[in-house]
Amino acid sequence: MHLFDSAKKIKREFIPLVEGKASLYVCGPTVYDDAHLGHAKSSLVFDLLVRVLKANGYEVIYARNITDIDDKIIQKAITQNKDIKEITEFYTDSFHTEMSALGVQKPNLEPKATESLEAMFELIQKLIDSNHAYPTAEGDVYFDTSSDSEYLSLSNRVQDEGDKQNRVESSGLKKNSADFALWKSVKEEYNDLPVSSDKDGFKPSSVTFDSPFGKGRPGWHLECSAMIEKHLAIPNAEAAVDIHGGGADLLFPHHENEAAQTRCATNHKIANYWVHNGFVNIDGEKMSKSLGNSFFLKDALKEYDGEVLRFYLLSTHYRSNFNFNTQDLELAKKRLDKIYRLKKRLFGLAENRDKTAFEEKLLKALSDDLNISTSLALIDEMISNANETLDTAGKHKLLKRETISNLAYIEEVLGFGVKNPFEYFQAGVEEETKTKIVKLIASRDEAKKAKDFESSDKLRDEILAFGVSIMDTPQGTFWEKI
RNA sequence: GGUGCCAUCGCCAAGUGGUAAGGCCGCAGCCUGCAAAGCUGCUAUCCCCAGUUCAAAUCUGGGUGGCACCUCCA
Repeated sequence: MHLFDSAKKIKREFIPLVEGKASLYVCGPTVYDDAHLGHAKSSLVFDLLVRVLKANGYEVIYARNITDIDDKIIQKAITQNKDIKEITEFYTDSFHTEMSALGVQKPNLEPKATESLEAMFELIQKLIDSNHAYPTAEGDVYFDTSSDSEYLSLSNRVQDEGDKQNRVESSGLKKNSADFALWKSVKEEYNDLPVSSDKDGFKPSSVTFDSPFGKGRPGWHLECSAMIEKHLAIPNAEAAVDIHGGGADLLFPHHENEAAQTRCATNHKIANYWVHNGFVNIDGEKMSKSLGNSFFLKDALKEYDGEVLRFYLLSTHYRSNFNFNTQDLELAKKRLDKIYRLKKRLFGLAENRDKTAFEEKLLKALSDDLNISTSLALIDEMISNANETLDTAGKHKLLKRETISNLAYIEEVLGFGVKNPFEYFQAGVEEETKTKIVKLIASRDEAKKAKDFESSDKLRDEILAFGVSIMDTPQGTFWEKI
């Protein structure tokens, strides 16, 4: 398969470090707030990548971290007068619930920053020993960017001209303005925090950690490098993991700094392939709290089926920026409906697990840097062909079995069509209403048999008043929520 | 200011040198008691200008218009 490597800026063949295996590390959420559509997009993209790697026969090791040490978490704890753990556990749980609603499969590993401190200490020490990092008088430890000749090679940036001047301004704390903290001493931390009126309940001890470098907490960039070394790194390989992923905004500085840390502390680079997903905008504008247009996943899930959101967010190429709006989401739903209608036509029949020509074509498209558009076009074509044959030769057994197999493959590789088709179309309708609808349909069928079309049409109007549509088929009358 | 990305039918969106996929909407038809669903057919020369080439949406140069990142961010 081929992937676009954002470090080399070309699409290239995926060749794993270990034959038959693929390791993937993705930057997960910082658990200080509800997940928004951007988190959903990123998680979905890498969920798809994992599924496609597996479909290509790779044994996949997939890690997605939880950042549970961060300034924003501390701020939230202060403003809400809660313990750090209460905050991080709450948002970790809601993240998991929401990901599950989107059909995102669980990673093999979900390391937390708080559980990886030893690995971070080790990494910092190695960087100090090799003169790539230095402690300051204030107790912080910084990475010396000038000691890494390859610094900025990932994000392809040029060093600022003003850098030398900044050295003077920084009054000896940092050697270079680009240097970033590996360890922040506890003193600096509280200077960074806003003054809060209800600070009394805050427990400072819960956010500082003892380390060989003093009391404090690790820098954000360090967390990922350390967790990768601890959980995924393959001894004596040229890179710690095959693929490192995350949102496009993480390329700089986060991934640049991660790459520098690992490169300087170990004898390997951090990853062979860098995969970055595009941004989610809302109605053409960047989603941000200052613009007041953040779209939280939990709110979207109240209005829309998780699988519809999955289909919509995955329906354009993962590297493109995604412009979220509800009109397009409705269009995506219509496309997903087609999968479910075909599924409904074949409901209850056994599948045939021989690989079909369709499956091969679909996998080929997805293996080309996750070309979702071509994949969806193939799916639509398959659906049309199947419907046409079912219309004309309804008893074609082989075709039915092949189609069911195709649908099962779509479910496995793309996660589309995973629900019971009847439940999918009737989601959100109360049992009482369902019973009424079924009774009215039965009455209408009788009227139709008696060719009393006046009554049957009247009954149909009553049914449609529930906000549903009905369709007569050889298997009987079905209804769907509109 | 620096770095990079993008511009394809009314809307969404593939295609990176060989003569424009797919979905939605629309129109016509088949099916249907009528609908719905499904099926069939129809609908673009690719922002502008110049160049390279036998051949360009695809490459080069210029222009116009969007957007992102530049140490909070998926």
